Amino acid sequence: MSENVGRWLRDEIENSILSNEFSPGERLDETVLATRFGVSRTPVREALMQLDAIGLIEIRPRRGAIVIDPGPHRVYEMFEVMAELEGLAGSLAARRLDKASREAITATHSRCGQSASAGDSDAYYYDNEEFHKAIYAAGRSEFLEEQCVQLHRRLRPYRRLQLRVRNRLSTSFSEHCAIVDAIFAGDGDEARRLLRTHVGIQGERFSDLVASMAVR
Amino acid sequence: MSENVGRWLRDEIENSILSNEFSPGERLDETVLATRFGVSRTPVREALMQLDAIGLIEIRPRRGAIVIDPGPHRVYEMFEVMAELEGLAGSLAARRLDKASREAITATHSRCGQSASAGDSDAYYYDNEEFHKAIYAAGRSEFLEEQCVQLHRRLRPYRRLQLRVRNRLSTSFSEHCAIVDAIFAGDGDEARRLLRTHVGIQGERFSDLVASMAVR
DNA sequence: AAAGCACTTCTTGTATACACGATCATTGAC
DNA sequence: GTCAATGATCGTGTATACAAGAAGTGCTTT
Repeated sequence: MSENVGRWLRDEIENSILSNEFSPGERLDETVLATRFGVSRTPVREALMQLDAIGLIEIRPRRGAIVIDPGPHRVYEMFEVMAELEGLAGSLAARRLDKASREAITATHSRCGQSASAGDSDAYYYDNEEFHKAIYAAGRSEFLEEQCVQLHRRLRPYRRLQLRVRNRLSTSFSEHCAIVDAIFAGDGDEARRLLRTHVGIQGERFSDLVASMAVR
Repeated sequence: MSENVGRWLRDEIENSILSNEFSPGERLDETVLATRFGVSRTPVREALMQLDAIGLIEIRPRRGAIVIDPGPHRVYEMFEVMAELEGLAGSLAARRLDKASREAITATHSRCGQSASAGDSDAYYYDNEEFHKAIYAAGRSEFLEEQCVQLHRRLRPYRRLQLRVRNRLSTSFSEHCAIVDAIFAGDGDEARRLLRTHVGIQGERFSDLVASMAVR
């Protein structure tokens, strides 16, 4: 529970939102949350204000907080920005790669390979996250890394949906291979290009996304 | 003062930080702020929590809030990300340009030209902001636009310092011209490339930045 | 005289109380 | 029977009170 109830609550509620325990559009009642977590309304309010500032919920004056529903189009836009940032991280990684980062990328990449060949989509989902984080870190830009991690977290639920699509697992992994090659070869432009297409949502993948979002 | 004291305070304090009224490293006393703005500590705390979530200040448990000092290196990283996002916005603008956006870009661009030829650095500073915002809007990606506007705001103080550098005004405007040409020609790749170099900080501009930051 | 310990004071963290606004239901009128 | 208006109830917004921890200061001891 750390030292700070407000901070703790923020993470707790954020996770509940990102894991879809609180659905988009759902109203978050301060009193209910307070009793549920066994604290008073004050830290709950502070947590909600922070989530509002981040953009996860919206607090309408005198009308309470609701979980923001991005909608397919906005999620697409978020992936578009994510692709751009990951591209930058990849190009930086290719230029600045050092021994430790290289090993981290290799390790997470091979774990992805194992999960992919095992067809374990849940394991791959986790390993994939670590792989991308390793690339952010290799870029050696703290600010970029933070932005990437934050956006990555917000897109987590949709990424998960995407992995369910047929053949996505092996396709994703072979793209990873090419990305690793480009980074290790020091080819920043190529790494950028590959990551952009890997992360971005083009063509039929957009309709896949819409379809999977409509199911919920 | 709007409807919401907390929201209002957040903007107020944020502006005070961005306009350097509160210096980096300075401690923000809740009670002092409360009496200064004539409210109780509660909305002040809520405003501070939000600023902490955005990353403008840091709240250390039981030790109060301090204004974050990014430091030259981190500011450089922020400009790097900004360049990337603006590049994306430019490429989208080139593809999706419509009549209204075209007129907005033309109008803000010509205003920049007037300020530049008049040598009015303060006016140019403002017009430049409007010009860039017109490009964000022309990209037709709400999420990207929000991200750009937010980062733009955080970088505002440093951008202002940069404009003071000799000849930067005319250089900046001629870069604008090329950017506008590329966007109007529908050349997304060129617009992206030009905006990246326009916004990013390369070579001696980095030492200019460090020097101007050291003065404060 | 300097260093360490204890005490006091100040500030933050959480809870609770109170007021205002919004929503919903009920009743009355058309 | 339906629509509108008014009142009641519930929930948010702000203030204040109280507790706990950190920092600074003063005293004592070596």
